[in-house]
Amino acid sequence: MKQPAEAKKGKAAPKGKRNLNKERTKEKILAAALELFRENGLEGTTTKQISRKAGIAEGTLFNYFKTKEDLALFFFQKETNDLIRWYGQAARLQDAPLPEKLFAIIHRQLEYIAPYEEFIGAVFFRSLQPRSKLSPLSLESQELRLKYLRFVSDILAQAEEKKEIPPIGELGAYAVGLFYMGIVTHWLHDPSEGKQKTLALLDRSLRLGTTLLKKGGWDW
Amino acid sequence: MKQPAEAKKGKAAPKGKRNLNKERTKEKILAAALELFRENGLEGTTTKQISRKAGIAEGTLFNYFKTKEDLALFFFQKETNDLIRWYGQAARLQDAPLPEKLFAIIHRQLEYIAPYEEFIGAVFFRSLQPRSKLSPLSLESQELRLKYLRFVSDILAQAEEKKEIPPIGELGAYAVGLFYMGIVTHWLHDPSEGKQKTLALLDRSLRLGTTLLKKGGWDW
DNA sequence: CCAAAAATATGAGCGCACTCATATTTGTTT
DNA sequence: AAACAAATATGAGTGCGCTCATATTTTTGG
Repeated sequence: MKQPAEAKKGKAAPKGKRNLNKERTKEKILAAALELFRENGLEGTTTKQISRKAGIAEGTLFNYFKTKEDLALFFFQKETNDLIRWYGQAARLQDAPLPEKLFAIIHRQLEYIAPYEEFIGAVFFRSLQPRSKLSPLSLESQELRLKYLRFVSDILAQAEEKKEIPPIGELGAYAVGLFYMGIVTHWLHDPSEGKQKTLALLDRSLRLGTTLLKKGGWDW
Repeated sequence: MKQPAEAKKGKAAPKGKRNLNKERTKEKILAAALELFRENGLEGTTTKQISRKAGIAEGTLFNYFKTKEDLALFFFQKETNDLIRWYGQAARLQDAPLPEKLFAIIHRQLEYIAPYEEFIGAVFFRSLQPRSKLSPLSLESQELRLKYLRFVSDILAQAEEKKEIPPIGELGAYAVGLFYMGIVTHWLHDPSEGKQKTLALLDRSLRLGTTLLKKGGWDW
């Protein structure tokens, strides 16, 4: 299983190969974990199960993810990246009014997490919460939060430019983030068919919020 | 250490005594736990330490609190009860304008949790998050949330009556709850002397929110 | 091609939260 | 006070997440 050194002084090739293998192992672990999380939730899944399903030793798992929680956090990093990429490609959204834009974004987030409802219930808040500086997760989760906030900030800034809303600065993105947390909470409890009630609430609150901001005027 | 049956057919007395002991043990555990939480945070405190400090066997602890997290949740139940009692007695607040009222309430909450900053950072979000129906904690945490929401609802209803704000219904309390979470997050990260920045943000946001609601008018 | 070195994989072992069969204490009835 | 029942306390045991000394594989340099 050794790989012959094809390139005498090659650096790119071996490195590329190694990184690829490493990436593939990480993907395998992540895939195994998410499938188990979806079936049995976070607490119902053991690291032994995950490593078994991924075909590695239990200890190896912790070479790739510092903790089981860290593994869970990865789900949200993936989700955020996918969301941003998706938005960048959704051309029709770029000119939509702000409430519609935010509705589409949050709606997509809900669809994305839908298959993992139980898992989400267990870790969503934990993944977003601030952590003590000592926690090994603080860096990753903070970066994730910042990335999301920047994404929302840009959208709000665009709306400000178009005079859809008065300038609200950084607080705006922060508020949207909080709002999203509230929506997810409602969504988790929503027993209605297809989570209709949450979608209705989402639509209504976004329109209301925008209206209030507009009526509030530009003179605070 | 037996207690003589003073009342022949008495029910109240023995029951009272028993409950008292039980209560006292529970208090002892809670006191020990909070002291250790304050010193070492949640993760840094073991159930062995807690039971040792409380003078009981380790297994006994779990007769009183289903999980270590449940023990942490108790802190917030106590905090909420204390807050409501305090507000009931703070006569001068009853006639204050809404933003001042909310400022005083949230400010008191922050003061209350201040000595436990690290502990709070670890469990605040977890304790308030919705839980799957399977979780043994779902009932307690839901009750706590409802109690807090009712408390805030009453205050908002009063402000509506006084025409300080337009009628916003149940969403209002929900929004305040979310807002509080945001403030605590900011507070946890706030390095400023005496957390001044958070207090300034608190004041500003409350005034802003009230203003927006007023300007938004009564006609949605 | 062959060491030496660096990267990665391994699983026995550790401390933890939590369980449970049993022992002890407390309460009730006669 | 004795006999029984109910409540409470106990700590050895269990399975978990995670660590770490060691083994294996891969990469590098001559």
